[in-house]
Amino acid sequence: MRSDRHPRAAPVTGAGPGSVRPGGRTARVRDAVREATLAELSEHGYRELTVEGVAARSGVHRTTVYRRWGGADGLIADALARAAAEPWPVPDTGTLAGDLRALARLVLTGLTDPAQGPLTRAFVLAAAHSPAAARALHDFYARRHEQAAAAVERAAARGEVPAGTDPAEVVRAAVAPLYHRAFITGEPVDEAAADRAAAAACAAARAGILTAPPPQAGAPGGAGGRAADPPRSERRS
Amino acid sequence: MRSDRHPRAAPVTGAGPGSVRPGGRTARVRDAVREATLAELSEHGYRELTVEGVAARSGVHRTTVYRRWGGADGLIADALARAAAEPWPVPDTGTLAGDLRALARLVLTGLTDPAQGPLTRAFVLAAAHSPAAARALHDFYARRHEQAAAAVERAAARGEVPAGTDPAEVVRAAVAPLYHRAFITGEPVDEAAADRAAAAACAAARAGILTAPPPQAGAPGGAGGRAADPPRSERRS
DNA sequence: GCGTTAACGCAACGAGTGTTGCTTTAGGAT
DNA sequence: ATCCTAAAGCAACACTCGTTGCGTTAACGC
Repeated sequence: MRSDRHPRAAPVTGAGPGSVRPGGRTARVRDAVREATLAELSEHGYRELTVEGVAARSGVHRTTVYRRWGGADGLIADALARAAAEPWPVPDTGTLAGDLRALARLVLTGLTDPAQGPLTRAFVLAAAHSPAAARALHDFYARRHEQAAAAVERAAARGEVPAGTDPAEVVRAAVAPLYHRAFITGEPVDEAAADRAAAAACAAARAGILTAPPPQAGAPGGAGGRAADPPRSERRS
Repeated sequence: MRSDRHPRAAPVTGAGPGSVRPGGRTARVRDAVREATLAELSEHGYRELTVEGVAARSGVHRTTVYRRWGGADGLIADALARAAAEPWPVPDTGTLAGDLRALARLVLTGLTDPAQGPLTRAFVLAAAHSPAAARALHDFYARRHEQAAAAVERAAARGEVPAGTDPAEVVRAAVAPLYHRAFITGEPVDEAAADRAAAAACAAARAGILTAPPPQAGAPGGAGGRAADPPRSERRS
């Protein structure tokens, strides 16, 4: 057990700019902790991210970290929320194939880069553990898919893919195999894999497979929708 | 920290049939612990899987579990190895599209079924934590892809897909979006998603995108291959 | 400047996890 | 039936994590 049973939810977690006393020391502490969190995460990964370690590195007392962030998961959720705010350099190469390939390589970098890889990994693991991190990660990818959708929409405008193609679905198809390799099967994640996934997504989109699901007309045999996902793991207490 | 720094690696972990003293009590203890592990995993998930819980449920002493399995991760690795040994009912519907759809629905069930879902989830999380579990999960999916490859090979024999199509890659494309939804973005995993992923994989395979990578002819700009994957997380000690 | 009070630092506690040395049990061989 | 020894049980320990009550610091308003 890492940070279960927290009686009082961390106040505002991030102690954002709307806080009661945003000035001087508070801000200094917040920045120090945030920086230390990223550093620890990059160096040791999620498993070894400990409140004590972050506190020691940042020069802030353990208690303060627990009170403001509520534990290790809160630290990661905060880091994730900040990461989601940063814009994503969605490529524009002129063709859907080119855009998807560049997109897949962007993801590839995010998974294999010595600096970003551990962070990505840590975020995913944290999401599987804490509902707060899960929400943050969901929002993070929602924003990214939203930005990447532009590439598909351009392709649709050019007539490269049929109207009604679901941008998010295309993006997912292009990047999912990479995550699958990295997190599920533990297979190598390399440029060849990225390029093939992008090309496959492009072909499927072109074939008109990746259209938006019918808005209301429920799929006959379909389950009611989500089955066991967003509130990731449950607690007993 | 869950089960780090184990001075001596657990002897043979599973105490397989080749053990020194496979008879009576030892076997009884092993089965009781294994059963308890699966039950605890299904009920509480990976996060709440504690050696103490398994010991209590199985009626075996904590110390015994620690000595034979080395901790919670070892329990999961053992469970995974056993799961990998079980055959997978790969469908044979007569068409690649049908086979892939059935395959994707199989995976869908594995992710959303109240009994299997928590197990799948637990396995993936464990793999991200412990190298032993990572290896076990890798082998698990290697076996499954191996079995599923038959469906693609049948399709190739029928001429549905070009020769040289990589079966594992087709299977991956068909199921990856589901895992992606479940573990990465936290989006709903339903039959519509499964069917679309299968159809997309089928279309890509038909288009000749998912061919086996050139055996030796290194992809020019390609990285040396694997980058930061199989030995999942490192320890400091 | 000066007072108020939110936020931080400190020390100690409680709980749970993993470890270790020793004793006891029972499988397998003589 | 008896002995030998691998494996399981037992008790106590050490360590880390998260929590709590209280004293101290320093932003912010006047």
